[in-house]
Amino acid sequence: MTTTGEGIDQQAPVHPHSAMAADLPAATVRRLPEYLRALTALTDSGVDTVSSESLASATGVNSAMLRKDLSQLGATGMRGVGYNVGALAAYIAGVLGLTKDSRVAIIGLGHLGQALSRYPGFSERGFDIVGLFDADPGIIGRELDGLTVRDVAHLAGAVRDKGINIGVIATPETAAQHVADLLVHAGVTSILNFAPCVLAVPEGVVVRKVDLAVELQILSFHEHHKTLRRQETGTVK
Amino acid sequence: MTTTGEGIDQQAPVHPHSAMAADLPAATVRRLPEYLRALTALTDSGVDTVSSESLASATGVNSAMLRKDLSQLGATGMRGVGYNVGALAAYIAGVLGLTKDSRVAIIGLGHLGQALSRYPGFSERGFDIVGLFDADPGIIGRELDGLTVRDVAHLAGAVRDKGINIGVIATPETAAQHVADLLVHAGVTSILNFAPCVLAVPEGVVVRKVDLAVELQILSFHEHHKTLRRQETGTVK
DNA sequence: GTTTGTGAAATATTTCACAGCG
DNA sequence: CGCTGTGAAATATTTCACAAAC
Repeated sequence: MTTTGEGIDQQAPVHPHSAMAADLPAATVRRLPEYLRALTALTDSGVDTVSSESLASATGVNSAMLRKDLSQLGATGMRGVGYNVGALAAYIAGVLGLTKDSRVAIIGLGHLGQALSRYPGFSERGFDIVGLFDADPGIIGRELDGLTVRDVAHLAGAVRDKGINIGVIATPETAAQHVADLLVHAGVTSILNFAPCVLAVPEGVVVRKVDLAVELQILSFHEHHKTLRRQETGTVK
Repeated sequence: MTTTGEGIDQQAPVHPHSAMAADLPAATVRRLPEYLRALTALTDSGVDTVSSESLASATGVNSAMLRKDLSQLGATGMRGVGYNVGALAAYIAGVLGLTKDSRVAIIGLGHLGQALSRYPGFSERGFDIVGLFDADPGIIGRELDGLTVRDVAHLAGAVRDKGINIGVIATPETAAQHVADLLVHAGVTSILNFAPCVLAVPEGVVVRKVDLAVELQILSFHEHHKTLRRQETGTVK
């Protein structure tokens, strides 16, 4: 990666070469959105250059790791100076494919789905929610932020007509696999699953799962363990 | 009531030795809630023995890894047979500290906070939401599922009075650090943060962060990359 | 002087593969 | 036999530490 500086310094290429993004480590990909968020905050406060040290501490990672991540992408800084905030942000956005907005459908508009449909962070970061679907007649027809909840039977048509490329499943567990099948059949290859279950999908379809209770259970583990340690040090020795 | 402690009266020690849980790899801890969920589903469908192979495929992991995870915990199966579903579930619940319910406060009752306050998965898995707090006079006083939203000024008192040990931050980014400071000052050492920012907390306080937009951005990366690959194979060579 | 970019070392995690038990 | 438990190998990820660039 020493060749082709791809100067971020002047005019950042907004479409980095696929070869670079191709085999990015999963751990690196997970951190990119975080870097981007910190860079956006820096832009907003008028900073235009940042060192790996300070960007790293703003995102809670080691500075060497940050530099290695960026160098994997093909992004470069200036020795003795740091990275250009705006150019680096644009570069990372390009790697993440955020230069064109994604069109998102949310399926399941219970409390969680409704909250997601109004979550400002989605549109702020380039995700357009263009379809809401549910199977419950009591919810179908309801209006949420300018969108009408439609019967999930219309999902496939909407995927085609509106170019939906991400499906968010916020249904109960029992309906999740069925909805996933509908999405896959309609040609959607990216799914964000909030239902607490593992989805079976064909190869080529990417599923990411967020289980809110899992996070609490992990906290519980640490809490429990802290308690045990306190008891030990209090009584033993 | 916890969903996890079913009919495992005599077998399996429900309070595994702290020494085992002490230095559990982070990757293992992340998977335990998933194992527990799958085991609970098996219990519900009346299965009482499971092989590492089938439990692994139900949770989307390699069977050798599952066996290694369990052996790290100190949980054992029977060669040629498999694992006892109920006993294993109880054992994992013990390691995660789910044998006693945790008491949770949610701070910030916008759309997301309200959805979290009504999320059935929390109480189902042993997390009692016992306090709701906000700073907005338009929200304070509102009743949600039997709890009244109180002024965040009363947070510290409620932590003491109700034994709150987990704080969930669902405020806008701008308020998140302030709320974290309040929680820490009140003695809470476990925080789940939904605000898109890094929180500074003293050592000993565990923070887990869920950023809903980050997950979409990771999907966007894969989507973008799939597109690039299609273009390459379609045009080059 | 400062800060990047990166080999090399150190850790962590996953997978393989098979001995050994029920 | 089938399935667990686990060393050893293979990968993946993080950190160190320093030469090179500005």
